[in-house]
Amino acid sequence: MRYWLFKSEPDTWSWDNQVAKGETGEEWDGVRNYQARNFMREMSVGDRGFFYHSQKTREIVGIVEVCAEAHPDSTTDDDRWECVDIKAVKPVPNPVTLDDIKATEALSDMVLVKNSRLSVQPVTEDEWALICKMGGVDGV
DNA sequence: GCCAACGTTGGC
DNA sequence: GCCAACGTTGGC
Repeated sequence: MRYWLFKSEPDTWSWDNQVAKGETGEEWDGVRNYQARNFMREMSVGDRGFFYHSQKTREIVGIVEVCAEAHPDSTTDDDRWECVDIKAVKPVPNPVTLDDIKATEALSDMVLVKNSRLSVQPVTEDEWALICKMGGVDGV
């Protein structure tokens, strides 16, 4: 099992939107970046990820699970772009903010800090465990 | 709302 | 194949 981070502007697609989709989940479409696409190709069903709100609030608000492996992005005819489906698993009771992450030495190498523009990112097992602890959520 | 950082595009 | 120009993203 691997861990990831999915970034979204809440004005476009928020955690609440994701929760509303329930067990069915939703395509993580609209990604037009090769690095992000390549990470999605590496994902397996059952992999977990953080759901991060960019821009205004800048915090990890929930945990999601990959429920379909990479497939063509239905929002474009361009066959270069693929996406996975993800479903909401549970909210993070104490959302972990970007400031919190930056203030934590053990998280200073996170992609979120180093390359804030990448919309789909890998998260290490250690980072996953620590952020879950900070957020007051059982990540298992 | 501004601006820096980054990725992509297209001309050469 | 290089590099300048451009568009987009996201933190501040």
